[in-house]
Amino acid sequence: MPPSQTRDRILTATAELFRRQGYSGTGLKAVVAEARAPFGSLYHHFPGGKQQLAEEVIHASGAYFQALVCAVYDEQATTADAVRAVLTGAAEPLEATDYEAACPITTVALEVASTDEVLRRATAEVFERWTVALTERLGDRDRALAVLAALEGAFVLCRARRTTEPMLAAGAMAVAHATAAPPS
Amino acid sequence: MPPSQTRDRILTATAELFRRQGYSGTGLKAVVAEARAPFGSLYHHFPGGKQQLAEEVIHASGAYFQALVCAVYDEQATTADAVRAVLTGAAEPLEATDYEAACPITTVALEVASTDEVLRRATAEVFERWTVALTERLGDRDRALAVLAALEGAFVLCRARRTTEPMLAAGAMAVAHATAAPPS
DNA sequence: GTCTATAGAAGGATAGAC
DNA sequence: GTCTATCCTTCTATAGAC
Repeated sequence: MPPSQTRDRILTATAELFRRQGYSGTGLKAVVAEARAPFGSLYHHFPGGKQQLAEEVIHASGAYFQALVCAVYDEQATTADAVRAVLTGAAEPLEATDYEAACPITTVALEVASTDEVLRRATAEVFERWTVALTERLGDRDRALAVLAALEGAFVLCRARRTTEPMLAAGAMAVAHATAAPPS
Repeated sequence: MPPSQTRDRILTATAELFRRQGYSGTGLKAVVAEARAPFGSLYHHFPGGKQQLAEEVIHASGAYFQALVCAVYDEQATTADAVRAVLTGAAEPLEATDYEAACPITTVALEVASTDEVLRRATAEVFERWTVALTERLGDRDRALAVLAALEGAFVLCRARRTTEPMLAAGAMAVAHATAAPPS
């Protein structure tokens, strides 16, 4: 079937709203308003309702940000420069967009972790794929998890505090950890 | 005024529900049901409604977890043991409680960061106090921010993935970073 | 397939009896 | 101060006209 423009607009609008308001805070009426789509189209394209819509947004956003981060990473020559580019490089767009330019998955992940098993699995799969991609580059799964945790946690602190300070501090730590001598 | 038992039960119940369902996902009817309080009591004790209730929960939970973490930290002899005890020590209760034993602030912080300035400030103040307490102990603000980011981010990954693996990996990184040679 | 209208439940908040 | 009843809005979801 041909890709529906309406369908894509709904997905994009949902990702945008999830990012700012989270899953529970985003109503389907707000979604269709933002997407400039009639309400019926939502259930035509997503018969599974809000859950199906969220599941697709999680996977699509996960793939999008993975590609973005990998592109930034892979254009650097050294591991230190690459990790620094990803973490420190995230600070600038964050500040420029009033601290909204975070990926929508973290907020949703926390909201659904104990309340919706289908969506919890979707967020877990995205995090796993990110971890695998980072592990390939850093050569060690534990380091990949630690760097990813630093990145996610820094996003939380930056958004709440409205400073890039935590991201820069986390970036320094991540660079040091990613380039330290391999674990015995 | 004497501390009201009803008021305290409402605060406790709200913190519990925020932790599992977040701010938007928690209705006031669910709060009074969980607290076994009549609906009117909520607006008697919290005339500011849901926002005031959330603000008090954020500050109370922030103080509670700060005291908890400081107690765990301060009973260790070395910085390495202390940071390890805080991070790695968080893994056990997490697993034992089906990954619900996280503090309720992170989820709420992300939900309100772009939607409610009053609550955003409340979460920012809590994070700042944690940062100050950690800075006193680690002797460096940037390290404190980095360790805190690692802790918060690991909570996200653990809750979504239902493993303690990210917390253990983040703990190792945090210990190494907290005990490394001081920055030039 | 597009779009409107609405059902039925749950949301936050208030009034007022006791 | 305690508790019930209710208001109005918003939520997800569906029915059905076109």
